[in-house]
Amino acid sequence: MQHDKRSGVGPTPASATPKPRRLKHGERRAALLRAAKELSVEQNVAIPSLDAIIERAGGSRRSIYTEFGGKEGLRDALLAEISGEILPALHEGIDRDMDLRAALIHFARSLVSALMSEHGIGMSRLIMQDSFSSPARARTFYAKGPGKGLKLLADILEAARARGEIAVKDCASAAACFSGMVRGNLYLERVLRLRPPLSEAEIEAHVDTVVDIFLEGVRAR
Amino acid sequence: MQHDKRSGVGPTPASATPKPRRLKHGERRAALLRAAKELSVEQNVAIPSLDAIIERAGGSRRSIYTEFGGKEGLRDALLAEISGEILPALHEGIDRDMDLRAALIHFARSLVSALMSEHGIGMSRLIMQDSFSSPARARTFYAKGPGKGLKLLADILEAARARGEIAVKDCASAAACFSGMVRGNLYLERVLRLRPPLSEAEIEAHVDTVVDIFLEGVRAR
DNA sequence: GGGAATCGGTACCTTTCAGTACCAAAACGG
DNA sequence: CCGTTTTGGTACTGAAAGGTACCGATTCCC
Repeated sequence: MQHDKRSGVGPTPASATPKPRRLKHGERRAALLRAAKELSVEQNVAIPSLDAIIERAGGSRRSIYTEFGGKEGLRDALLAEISGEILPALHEGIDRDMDLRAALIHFARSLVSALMSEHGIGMSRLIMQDSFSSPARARTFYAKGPGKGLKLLADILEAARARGEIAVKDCASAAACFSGMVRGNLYLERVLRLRPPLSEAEIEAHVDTVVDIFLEGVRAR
Repeated sequence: MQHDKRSGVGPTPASATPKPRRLKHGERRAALLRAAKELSVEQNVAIPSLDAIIERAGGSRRSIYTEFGGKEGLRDALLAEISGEILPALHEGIDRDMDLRAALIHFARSLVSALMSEHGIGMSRLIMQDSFSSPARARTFYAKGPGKGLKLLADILEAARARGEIAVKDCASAAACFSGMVRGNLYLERVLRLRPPLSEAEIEAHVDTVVDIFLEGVRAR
């Protein structure tokens, strides 16, 4: 049990493994991040051990060190990676002049889909866990994601209020209420792993309920 | 550096420490739990290391082993302890026949106070973290806390609907929406440590906003 | 008051895991 | 085609933490 698979038996096995190809920087980096993402979901941890990541992604500890500068760097990169594929969905396809109900439905649907997905839950756990050890990371995350979405939603409500469609004291508070209602109880159930990901039908039903209640609640009278 | 403080220098120091009194089972157990609770807040971890707990509470590793049977037992006990002082507040002073608005205000106020407190945040982190390693614990927690509160709220809404005060399709869904709206965005900000605990005034303002929107949203027309 | 049971304290063992060093092999460049 | 650079693999090191054993002291009970 010395070591090595390649120089193992013959001088050049020539066909055993189809050559454990060596990857370029970018590829290795992507592979490591993907492995970390998958494992964090499978093992339900914020971030897996380096050994586990390497085992799946290939490469070596050296790869992680040169790519990310250590585990902290990997955390940052992983959070950025997951955020990057989840957060933008919250802000796309909405502008402040579209029909209010349509905008709310769109926003709610995007939020539920993104946040309740496996990756969304993993992202929550990751950012929650080191909100203390790295407050700056938490602040950055919030600003890029929830904070930005909330601001957009508040703008939409503001526009609707200007058109006389709704009557609320504070659009920012109302936006917070709406996003909270969208998360509702489902988010808790998902984080605690009490239920599987939502089906499309469940999402639709929930979104409808939420939007109906909210629109009636803030309607101008 | 052999060991011992007591038999250290003199045969009986007689006045150095006021005697490191020996505690009974119950006292030691309580001291350990209290130390664990405090440290989990201070260090912002789900559960501190045994060494840290012992250092503060006194006793020894043996105490933890005999009292709780190890770290897992301590986790259970700690969760039960925190839950026991937070969850009951959610169900007290409400019954299904009281005025709807008053009931909602009471419910919302209790929820915000309990959940956004330091201990509430700690509890969230604790239960979230091992929802995978111990699904049964998560289920038990949910049933005793959020699930029970949600059921109570649904009953209240059901009664109000029977009285013709509100018109909703599904009271359980509406209850989930309400509790979600109560958590709103504040819960996220608290968990991420982006803001300090809420003042009484902030709680009042938030509760008012939420109850107003919700009552209008579900009112019978 | 003396013996037995229990509790407190320390040391040790084991595991896990991040970080680092070092060696071997592959890709690259002249 | 050979040397340099980069990349992959393994092993070692040290720290952190949980579990366990053992010794001494205290308390309880007969």
